[in-house]
Amino acid sequence: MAEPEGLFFFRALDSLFLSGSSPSFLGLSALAFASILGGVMLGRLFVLLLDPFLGGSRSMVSFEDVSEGKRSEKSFFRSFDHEENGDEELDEYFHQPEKKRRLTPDQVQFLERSFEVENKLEPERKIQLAKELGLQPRQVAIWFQNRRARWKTKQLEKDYEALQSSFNKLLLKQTEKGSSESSNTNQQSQAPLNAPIADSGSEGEVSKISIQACKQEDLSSTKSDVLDSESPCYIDGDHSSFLEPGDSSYVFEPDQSDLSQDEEDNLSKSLMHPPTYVFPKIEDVDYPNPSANSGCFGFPVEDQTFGFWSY
DNA sequence: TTGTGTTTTATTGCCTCC
DNA sequence: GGAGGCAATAAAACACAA
Repeated sequence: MAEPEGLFFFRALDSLFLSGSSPSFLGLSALAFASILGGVMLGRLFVLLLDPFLGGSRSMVSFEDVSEGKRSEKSFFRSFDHEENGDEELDEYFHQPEKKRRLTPDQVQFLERSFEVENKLEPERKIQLAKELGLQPRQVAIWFQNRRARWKTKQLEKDYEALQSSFNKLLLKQTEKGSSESSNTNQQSQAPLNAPIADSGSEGEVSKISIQACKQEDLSSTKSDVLDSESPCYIDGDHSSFLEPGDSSYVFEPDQSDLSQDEEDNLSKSLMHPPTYVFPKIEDVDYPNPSANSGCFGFPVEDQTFGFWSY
């Protein structure tokens, strides 16, 4: 498929400035083009402005191997491949805003594994992961940040559910106790207690529990980055203080005998014993399908590293 | 096909730590 | 002051029902 001249020119520019050419060549090319464009700064600015439209540089994710046709067909690059009209193409080149590109399932899987090992990212590890995956270090950092946020949300949900079920069981126990002690107790005083037990989704009770849960969240999140009961983040986690009996923040003591095995596991795991992880080297991580023709764990890498784009 | 809700990627602004 | 973390948020990509 023939490219319009303008497009070819900008692609050439793109590859000159942003490909993994040898540093000297890159430097010379950059210098040459910058002078053509009226100076080094102008040249760089030019590339920066173009970059989003060129699309190939900022995000290093290549979707060549992504099998989901839906995704691929929506890709900005695919549209280049299939578009016939050159003018439209050029127009698209200039007016198409940069699209977000999702990581490939393989990349995500690798990142997930890495996250399981250690959910915080040291600079060297970030660089290494980025290299392995063919991503910008910043993309890796962002992924970890978002992943931590997701993890925290999930953990909060889990904690809340555990808390709620424990609370409901406690209420049930109290109710049964109360009714057996005095059969002629005031029915009205019992009614509000019975309601939430029958329906744990009852608004009033949920809000009460929410307040408690929020209090805990406040207490636990004031100091810590991530409320992290299972996360590998806290290798020497000092989070045993979270909701320990005797602690002033301890809202109520769950009747362990009342809890199911799962709940017991959950509580004991999340509240008392953060697991210890040993961080393996990346090369030790058993990653599936390492491709022979790629130096990046089988990830197709568009060489976009260390271009002019200052992420 | 389209409308809508959810998920993912990325940005911004603030805070803390060194 | 710079680097890195987090919360809040935007927006694109995706899933799915009608």
